[in-house]
Amino acid sequence: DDKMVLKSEMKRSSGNVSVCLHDENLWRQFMHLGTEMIINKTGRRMFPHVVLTVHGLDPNSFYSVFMEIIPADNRRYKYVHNQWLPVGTEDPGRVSHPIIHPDSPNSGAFWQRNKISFSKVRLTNNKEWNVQENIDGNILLLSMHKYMVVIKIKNEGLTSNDEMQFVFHESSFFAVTAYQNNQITQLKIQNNPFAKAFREAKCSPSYDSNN
Amino acid sequence: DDKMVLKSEMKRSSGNVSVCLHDENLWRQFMHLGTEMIINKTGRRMFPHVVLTVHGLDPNSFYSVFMEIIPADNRRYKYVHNQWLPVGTEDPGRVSHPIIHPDSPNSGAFWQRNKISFSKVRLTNNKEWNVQENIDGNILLLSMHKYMVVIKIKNEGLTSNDEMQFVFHESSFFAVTAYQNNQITQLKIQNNPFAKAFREAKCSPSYDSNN
DNA sequence: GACCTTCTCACCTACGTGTTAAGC
DNA sequence: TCGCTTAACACGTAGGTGAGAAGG
Repeated sequence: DDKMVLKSEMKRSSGNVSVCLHDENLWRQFMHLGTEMIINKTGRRMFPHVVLTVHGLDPNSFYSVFMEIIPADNRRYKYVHNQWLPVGTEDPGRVSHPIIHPDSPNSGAFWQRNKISFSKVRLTNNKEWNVQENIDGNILLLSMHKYMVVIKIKNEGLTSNDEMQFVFHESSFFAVTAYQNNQITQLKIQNNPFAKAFREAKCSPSYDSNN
Repeated sequence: DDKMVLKSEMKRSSGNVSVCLHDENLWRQFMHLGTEMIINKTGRRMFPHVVLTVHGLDPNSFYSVFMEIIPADNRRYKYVHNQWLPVGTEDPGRVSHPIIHPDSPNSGAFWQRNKISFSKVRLTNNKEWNVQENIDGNILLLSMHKYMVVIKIKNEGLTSNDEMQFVFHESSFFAVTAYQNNQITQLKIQNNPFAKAFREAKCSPSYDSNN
């Protein structure tokens, strides 16, 4: 079977093909605390962003690249006593569709020459907007459930029909409507330029200390 | 021959295929005054924008869409006494390359379903940047020369190899490094949201008059 | 009350404008 | 001087943040 799932590092490989998730250290910091991603009505971008580098494709073949947010397990979670605890099984209506990268389809040479960014994808809990989910790039998630990022690369050749799949366990996160763990909030503020507004107000322990 | 050039209205046709340039009235207003487009080192966007609607394509065939800025004539110009006057022939090094629309290639159905926008294309006089011109969407022009917009639609079918070409004479403009005709400046300010900063300061004849 | 969601807000980033003064 | 170009600038548009109050 030419469908493969490998799980070990930030760099995933399938045959000759490898996919590398950018900002590896940042992803790990978040994972270590239990990453949370905000979901809301209009859709919220992910942070850290999903940005990839690919190697090992045939430069002359054509591929489409997809991102999918899949369930990390079938549990529902609560955040109590500074911990995420599973409470029962997942809620019904948990569906996922892959998002096709807007540059698809394109040559292996193209995908390897450029960074592949899914940073504009938005996570939402709005079922209405999700009708055209895979068109406008919104992904419907359930709050208080755990997810992870999967990248799929499909060979669009007329004869071949293989699809490679790359699972990033370090990308696992809890979908939330408001941050639960304050350490996650602070890590977002420290690293996301758009959250700069809150950097000095909250995080300098002493205003006049060295740097 | 399946290569056609038709010149008459904002809506161009080639066989069954027609291309319509949006903001027709605005384009005409600018043309009437002698449109000017700023070019600079980092690249400046065009205003009005080049946005198109297409009809008459085969929904199931695949096409690539291109924009090209071609010389409107082979003269060099001066702006004197509130008029554009040709002075000698064009400077050397006047090359033009088509910009491929980033959604290319795509189905006729796709192109007809969506607006086709080239609004992010940047005009520049920087020869350094232009090395990758058709990749990053910068177009190299010579200042004080006259240009016009051409749209090309290429059928990417394996057997067919036809390319349709649509010339928009109403889009003709002078490339400049600074506006020459103050009426053009004012028309830009009045219609481009990004120039709103200058709307009240310059254009109300009397600050305390009605409205 | 406890838990989770929704909405508005101030405050940022990012970048598209013409203006203006200086450069050549 | 004159004609044209360059660079810094103020001031908009557009949109991404978490905070915090209000809602369910």
